[in-house]
This record gives sequence, C-alpha cells and structure tokens, in this order.
Amino acid sequence: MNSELARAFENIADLLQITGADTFRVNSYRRVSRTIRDLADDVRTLHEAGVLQEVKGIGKGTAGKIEEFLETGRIALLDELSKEVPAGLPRLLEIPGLGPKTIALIHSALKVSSISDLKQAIASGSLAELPGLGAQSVKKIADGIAFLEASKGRTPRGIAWAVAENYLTQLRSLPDVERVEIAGSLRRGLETIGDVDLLCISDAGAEVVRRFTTHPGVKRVLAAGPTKGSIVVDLEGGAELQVDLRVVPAASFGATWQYFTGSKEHNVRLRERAGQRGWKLNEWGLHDGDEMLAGATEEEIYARLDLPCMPPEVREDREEFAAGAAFDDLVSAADIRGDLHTHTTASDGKNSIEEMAAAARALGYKYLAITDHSRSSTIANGLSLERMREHIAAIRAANARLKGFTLLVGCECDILPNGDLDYPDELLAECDWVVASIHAAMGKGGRGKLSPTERTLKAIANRYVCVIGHPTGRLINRREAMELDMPRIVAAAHDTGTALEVNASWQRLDLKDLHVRQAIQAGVRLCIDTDAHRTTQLAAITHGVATARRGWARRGDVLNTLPLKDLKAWVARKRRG
DNA sequence: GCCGTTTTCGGCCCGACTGTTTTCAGTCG
Repeated sequence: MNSELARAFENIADLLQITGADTFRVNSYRRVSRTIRDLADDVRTLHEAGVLQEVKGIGKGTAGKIEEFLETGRIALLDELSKEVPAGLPRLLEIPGLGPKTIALIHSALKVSSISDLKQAIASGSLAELPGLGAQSVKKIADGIAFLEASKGRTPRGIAWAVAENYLTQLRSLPDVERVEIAGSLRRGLETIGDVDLLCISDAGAEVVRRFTTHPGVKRVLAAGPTKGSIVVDLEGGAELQVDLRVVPAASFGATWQYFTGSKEHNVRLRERAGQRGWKLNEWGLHDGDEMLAGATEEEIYARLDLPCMPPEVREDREEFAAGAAFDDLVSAADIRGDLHTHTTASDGKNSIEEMAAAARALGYKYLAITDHSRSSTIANGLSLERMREHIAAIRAANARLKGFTLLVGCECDILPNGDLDYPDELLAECDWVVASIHAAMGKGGRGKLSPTERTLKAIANRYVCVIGHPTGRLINRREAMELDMPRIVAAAHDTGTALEVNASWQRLDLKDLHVRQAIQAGVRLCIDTDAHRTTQLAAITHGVATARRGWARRGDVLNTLPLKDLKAWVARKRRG
C-alpha cells in the first residue's frame, strides 16, 4: 500500500512539474512520496489511528488525498492531471539535461509526447529551431537520451565502487594531488548509484582534470574545466556510468565534501539550520557575512551547527536532525570479528576450507562459519546427509590445525516450500551455527503451499536456526523481493531470539537499510555476512556494514561483533529457548 | 502543499554551469 501511494504522489509531482506548477508545491508532493516510502508502518494503520498529519511533511491536503486513495483507490487530482498530460511525457524528465520547462515547450510547440517523438524532432532539425534551443542544447539532449538508454537505470554499488577505486588509484598517483575522496551516494552507502562523485585537493586543477579525462577507460568527455571534469565509462553489458571529478582548495575541502556527499534533502535541512542562525552554508564553507566559520573539515561544520558529526550513511533527512540523535557507536567494519555465512568447494564455493580460513584471518577476523548448502539445493551442489557428516568432520579437523582462530561448523539450510528445514534437527544440533534461507519456490504460495512469510516464520520457530539468510531474496536490478510481512517476521525474530541477516553481497544487500531500521527498533539482532563463494568476496563485508549503518545499526545490534565466547553463549541461549 | 520560539501569511537552500542570451533562464547536484 505504501509503495503504491508513494508512486501515485511521485506521479502527481512529475505531472505538476510539467504543467508548470509552483516548484514548492511540486517538492511537497515529492517529499510526501519519499516520506510514505520510508514509513515503517502501513499508511492505513496511521490513518485509522488518526495520526497521519502528525507525520512531518504530511499536511491537510495530502492527508485528504491519502484518505481518498484508501477509500476509493484513486486520487482525483492524479486522474485529472493524467488526462491533461500525455502518458509518455513524464518519462522525458529522466533524460539528463532536459527539464520541465523545455519539456513543456517541446510538447506545446512540436506535439512531442514520447522519447521516440523527441528523437524524430531531433532528426528533423525542428527541435533546434525552437526559441532558446540551439545546436549545443540539441546535442546535449541527444546525448542524454543515449545515456538513458544505455545506463538501464542505476548501477549496483559493487560495480560503481570498482570504477571509483580505479580512478582513485589513478588520481592519487598524480603529482600535485594532495588528497582524493569518494563523495555522493556511493559514500552514503546506497545500494545503487546514479553517478560516481570524486573530490580532490590540488593546486593544479586543470592538469588533474586533463589527466582524468584522457584516462584510457574514458568513453566520452562531458565537461573538462579548471575545477571540474565529467566523463562516461563503459560497463559490462553495454551499460554506461558517469564519473565526476571536482578539484577544490584545502580550506574548503570539508564543506565541498559535505556538499557533494548529500543527500540533497539532508543538505537543505543543514542550510536551513545555518540560515536560522543568520549564517550561510554553501560548498565553500559556513559563513557569517564575510567571515568563514568553518570549511576545512566536515566535523567543524556540524559542530558549529550544534550537531553530532553525522556519518555519511545517515544523511538522508530521515530523523538524523532529531534532538538526541547520536551516531558514535554505529557499527563499523573494524568491529566485525568474523563472517558467519560462507561457502567452500564442498558445495558451490571456489575455495577450500583452509583457503577461506586463511583469507578470513588476513582480514583480522577471529572466527569464520563455514555454511555450505543443504541437500535440496541441488543446483548449488548441496550436501546430502552423508556428505554433510563428512564435511563436519573436515571442518573440525581443519579447525584443530589452527591456532588463535576458530572455524565454526555451519550450514545454510534450505527452508523448503512447506516451511520444513532441509536437514533434520539431529544434524542441525551437530552444527555450531545454522543459517536458514529460502532459495526456491519464492512465489506467493497458495494452493496448499505456504507463503514466504509463513515459511520464514516456521524456520524462525526452530531453536537450531540462528539467523535467516538474505530474508527477502531480492537480487538488485534482477529479481524482486519476496512479498513478506516484515512486521510479523521482525516480531517473531524478536520473540524467539533469532537473528536476521544483512547479506553484504552487493547483488543482494538483504535486509536493506529500511528493514534494518525496522528490525533494530524491534530489538532484533543482526548478522552482517558476505555469503562469500570465494576468498576475495570476504572483503565485500564493507557493503553490508554500509547498509547496516544506513539503518542506524549500532555495534551492539550486530552479533558478529561479539567475541567468540559471547557468540557461543548467545547460540546456547537460543537453543535452550 | 507545508509550516510556525519572527506562527495562519509569506516564506520555502544555494551556487555553478551552460547555452542562449545582450541580462538571463533552465538544469543540476
């Protein structure tokens, strides 16, 4: 219900924008849309409790429209706007470089109402003849269409991260470059990225930008000036990704880093706060008239505004400005003492038990759970009862050869379509650690089959199950999450003391940030695990940590920050029930 | 459309860049 309503308000905002409505009114609808999407509770619940208008950003007008939607399934304003504006027009807003004013112009002057119409108008030359548009603008729009069609939406963070690291390394090797950092949504830990933002301190801006834009991997150069360079690179599968570089003086680095890290909504709040004190905040610093109050570091900017220094992952204008919000003990990668979901060659992994253990040790871990697939995951070479018993012995033997590091015997046990676990309790009892996951039959259930929610609840009720692996089953940009009743699952996890996983694989990031927040607010423990199928994937823990931090997870919320002794005590308590 | 320790009207974040202009509008982050 929430996401449906959020989409409706987003549509209203798009349509209003094209019809030339007041920007502030448009922004109100966008804000309401985002607020509803982020809501932990169902809007219907809030409506029935009569507290809808207590939510910040929802006023009399939008509350009325929510009510209208709940009662009739429609919103009259949206219906009217949809009649007025051709269906293909809002899609044009997605074209970079093309905004509402130009869209309104080309629609009224040329009857353009879709991307294909627009392409024709470009080809025929009629677009270039419109007032205010010239050859350059038309080229920019044509490039924007090409980019939109190639980029296929947002880039998963794992892919964007690799691109960013490549350019970081290149830039850091240049002379006259003092510092280079990642900004933007990548720094904030988002699961998908629009473009990569890089920031550097240097006195030789033009030369740095020249080296950046002439790097062998560059496909197109969008801009190249003394302080800014912008390029497009190719990704696998024909997709493209934009990378922006900005060069700034050291005195402004903190302000610019803060500014280009965003989010936009967070920055708006921050500048409002500066304004309330009679100051001005921009990308160059925090100013009182001509006097610069802060700018070299982010810490001093937040401090001058009487705020805790906010970790990038919480800068979303959710509740981080609320009084008393503190972020000192958010979980960090350095807190993680072991990985509790990994695979070996015994099932579908690429490395041996010993190799995985060595790689985990190299990361500074104290323990590692080997959790290969259970018998029903035939496609993943799941282990039969007999093979699992041999595997248990092999893990124990490997562990006996290790000093100062512990291998835990585990399994990733399938949750079957009827909600039963794939191994009998006697075998689960022989394991130190049990991950239970759904891998097949992820549809709705029905015809006597259990729903994913009911299957998960049944698994949670088993005392040997320590954690539910990748609970929603989504694959970013490839497979939708299962339809789960998350409040029920979170409540059951809390009641039974079962943990929920934050799967750190960048294809999954499951639980996602908002679910993390729901879970920890209910007092549920998390495990941040990589689900590594090879040694190199263990390092991806950072993506899971970022996701957990976006959900405001503290060190104490995450089981695998515990020393081994405490972790084992936790398992023992869970088994006693 | 939302909001209020300048509170029911009149604000609502800010600057850079670009391309088309001859003083500025549109777009972006």
